[in-house]
Amino acid sequence: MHTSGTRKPPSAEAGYPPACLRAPDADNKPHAGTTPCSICRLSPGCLPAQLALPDHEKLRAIIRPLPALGRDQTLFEGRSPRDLFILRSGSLKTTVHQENGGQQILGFHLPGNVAGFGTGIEDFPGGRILAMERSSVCAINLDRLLETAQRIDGLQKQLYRLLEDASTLAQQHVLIMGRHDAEARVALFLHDWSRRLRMAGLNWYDLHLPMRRGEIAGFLGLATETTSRTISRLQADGIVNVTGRRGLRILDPVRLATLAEIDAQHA
Amino acid sequence: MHTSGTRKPPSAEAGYPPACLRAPDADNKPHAGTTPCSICRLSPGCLPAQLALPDHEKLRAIIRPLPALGRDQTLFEGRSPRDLFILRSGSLKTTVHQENGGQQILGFHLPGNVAGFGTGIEDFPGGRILAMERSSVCAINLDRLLETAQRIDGLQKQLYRLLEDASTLAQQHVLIMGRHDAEARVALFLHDWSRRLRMAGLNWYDLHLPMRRGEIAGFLGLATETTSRTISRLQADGIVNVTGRRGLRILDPVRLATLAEIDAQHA
DNA sequence: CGTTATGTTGATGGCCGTCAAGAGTGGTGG
DNA sequence: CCACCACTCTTGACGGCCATCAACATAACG
Repeated sequence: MHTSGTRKPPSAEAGYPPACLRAPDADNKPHAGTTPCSICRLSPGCLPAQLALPDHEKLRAIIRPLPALGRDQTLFEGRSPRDLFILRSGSLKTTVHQENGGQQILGFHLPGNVAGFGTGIEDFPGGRILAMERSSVCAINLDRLLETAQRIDGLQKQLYRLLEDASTLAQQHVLIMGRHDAEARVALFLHDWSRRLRMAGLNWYDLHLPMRRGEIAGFLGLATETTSRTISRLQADGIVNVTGRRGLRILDPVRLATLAEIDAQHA
Repeated sequence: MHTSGTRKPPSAEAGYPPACLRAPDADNKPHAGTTPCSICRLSPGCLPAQLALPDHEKLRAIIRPLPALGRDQTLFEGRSPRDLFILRSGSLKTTVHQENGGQQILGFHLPGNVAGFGTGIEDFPGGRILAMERSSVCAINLDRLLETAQRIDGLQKQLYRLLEDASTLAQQHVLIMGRHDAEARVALFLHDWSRRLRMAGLNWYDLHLPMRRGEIAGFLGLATETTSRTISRLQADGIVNVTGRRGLRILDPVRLATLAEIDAQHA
């Protein structure tokens, strides 16, 4: 299923790696309790990055791979979990309930991302983390992780990097919502999602959108219909191509970035 | 990333690098005119919380109190600072430049807050942290802080708490911007600002708003005029009382919370 | 006291939220 | 394999809210 065979990406940037890095196929092999970090494909970008093998063992002692989650299954509910969750495959969303019925989306998570950090929000008790598709997650007890990080030098820095990434994600979210018109928000969201997929080693121009339209809308602070309409217009303009309900192909990344009002002058 | 080479005109743009480079000199002298952690008013909520006195000394070795900043003076410019900034007094704002001229506000900081964490945003090079009023800041070199936190147990946890707070702040921001109508956004902003002032030990009903209306608007994703109009309406309804240009008194916290669409059923 | 930046208020048009209905998709069971 | 159904997505119409432009008022500063 080499989807890159039919069409070449219209990229002007040669630095992008081809789609040789595919999604971790943890779907087929439930690794519950078996797969150690040392053979995890995410390892280079995850906590054990650049750790010696004996240190791998110490990590393994505190990392709990959880059973696979199905769509809309809750990973965590409440505030300030005692665990940090690292997504291994699939995708998650973090939400809070609103008084008016709806739910505000606080963020989407891709493999390699940390969830459960910075969710101690006041006045909003109904926080949740749940899977948007079949996903596998590692849970790490926070206290023990902090202790362990004190004994392993590389782990300390790597942990900091992951936490900073999580914080950056929220700030990116603010930037996206700061766009005033719906077109700029949707364009920036797609642009950012593409970038994050690329970071995770996934296909960056043939986007997999695990969330529903309504969830995108909630993320962007728009109505579902507006989101749908905007995507339709992007398609009519030849900028993207909707491929099924969960797929979207970026045809013109340059115009997409222009609509997203991105400063394009930096590599 | 030694960006300190850029020389700025001496107008009002005295940037962070020149100010920081004089810190080694201050290391020889016992923090001329500045307060060490052991007698800092913020200490209980800051890094040295619950630390023994000898550990205070270790901390003191890596904390650099910076010269006071004036209004609109830049504390840091660029991406991913090598320092973590802890605000001691005054207030800061974190912004990024937009292509279309305006600037998106990423966050406001109050005494005890950490700035400079999670600002490694892609595609937006023009990040800045600057003072909204006369402020004093402690800078801590990140690498040395992480090293030190490995040797002091309480520091590790306290550092984590501060970083999580910073991340929570961004998520609160998302929640505020997620409100659809302007009135709910302004109300939630005021409610949240009041809460944060209270956390910082400041007056929670006689609000000090160090930022301009336009900065509030940028924070909320609204136009300046809409923000002003909305505040005026809140005043006309007897919910708040504008006291001068930088002051606002909350007259009816309950109705304010109602407008903010906050779940009021939890103590 | 004059000047400038900031804040407020008014008028108007366009965008988007809302309600509504239809089209499409995916999953299930026969 | 096919039919069916529930859910999601899309498209249309309309009204209200807010961004924009503009003018004025007021605070801040020397």
